[in-house]
Amino acid sequence: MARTQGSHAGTTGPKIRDAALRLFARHGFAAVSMRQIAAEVGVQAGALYLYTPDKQTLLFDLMRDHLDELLAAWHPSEGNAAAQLEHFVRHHIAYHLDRPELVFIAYMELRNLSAENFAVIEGLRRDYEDRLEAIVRAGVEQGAFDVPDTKLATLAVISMLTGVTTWFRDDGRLSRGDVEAIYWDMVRKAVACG
Amino acid sequence: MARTQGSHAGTTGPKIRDAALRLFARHGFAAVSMRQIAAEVGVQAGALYLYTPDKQTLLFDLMRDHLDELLAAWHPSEGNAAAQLEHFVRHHIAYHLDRPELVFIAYMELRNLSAENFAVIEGLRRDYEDRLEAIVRAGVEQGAFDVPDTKLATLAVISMLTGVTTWFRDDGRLSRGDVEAIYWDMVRKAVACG
DNA sequence: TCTTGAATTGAACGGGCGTTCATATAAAGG
DNA sequence: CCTTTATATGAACGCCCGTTCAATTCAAGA
Repeated sequence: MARTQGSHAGTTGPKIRDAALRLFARHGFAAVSMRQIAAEVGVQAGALYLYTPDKQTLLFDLMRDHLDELLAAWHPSEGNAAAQLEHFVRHHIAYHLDRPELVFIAYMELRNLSAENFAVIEGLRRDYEDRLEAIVRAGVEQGAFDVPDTKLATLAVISMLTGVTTWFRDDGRLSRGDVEAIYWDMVRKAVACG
Repeated sequence: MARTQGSHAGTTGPKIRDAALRLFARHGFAAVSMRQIAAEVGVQAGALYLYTPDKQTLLFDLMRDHLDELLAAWHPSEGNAAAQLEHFVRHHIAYHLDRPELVFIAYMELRNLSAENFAVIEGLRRDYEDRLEAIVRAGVEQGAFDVPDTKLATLAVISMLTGVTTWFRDDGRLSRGDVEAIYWDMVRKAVACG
């Protein structure tokens, strides 16, 4: 049986993922070595291979789990299209500001994935975009919104919202709530009629 | 004197920059070796050092020249705030769609710059953002626009516009002109009064 | 034709890379 | 207490890295 007391069993795995997340986000996947990750965890490089088959899978697992959790964390709200869109906007900002490193990695390290792994991640991202597009399209059909193209409106809103993670600081001029409100105001107007 | 006929004089430098641009954009700065760049140019790795002091300067020069040209290429237009904003939106999209690799690098490889080089690039980017913010602020002061925060509106618009380079394809559903018009419509509404 | 010197080669430098594996350690189960 | 087995070590594998530099090539100027 696995050791469960007085040993590192059950803790090394998560520590490796945490260290990899932090280092990949700061320096980039290609610039970080397995030895650096191991040093951060306090272990030798060989030990990493008890927890991941190789370096790329370590990256892929971080991305996939991030997107899985993102999809699992969001549930469509009750209410009209505007209320649903506001919920999406606020949730997207709040969720991403809590995980800036995962967001960074999931958007920047796609090219370091194999073709199969890339396809998986792209599929999950598409699922997420589709949820937003469904809200936008419903709003348009109900006459609540008016956008020139629902697909482009979706991509534009997601780009806009995700950009927040590149500049937001908790000790900055605006609180998270302020930023949510400001972005919701701009999104609301961008998809409004007229 | 430099050889000007029957030799590669005057052509190797640009070829190195072209190859570096293409490879950095495709695989990332850290994942590309000087030997790969040299092979793409048809030269040995040592020859690269006749044209750049080191690998990072090669990256920095690409970024700095890109932003210098971006700043030099845009001139404020005549007309009211809305006309100036439309000009900015269309110019940003058109200019960036012509240089997707430079855009990608300038946004993704910042962490591979030394502190001094990073400061230079950040300064140039700030200059560019300031030009958009000046338009937005003028529009607000004239009563043509109404945004909750001019700085955030600026960042939101730039994120939104730059995102186009990640998905646009020339053989896709929409032409560049279509995309410009659609994004201008959304930006126009996002900053509009009401 | 000969000299000059910019352009380029190719080998070398020290070091780090991802990954493997025989071996050691130590907690859990009997 | 003794066996089992998950956990971890540390050395080794072959390979590639950024960069340097003495030697070579060859077009241009005299």
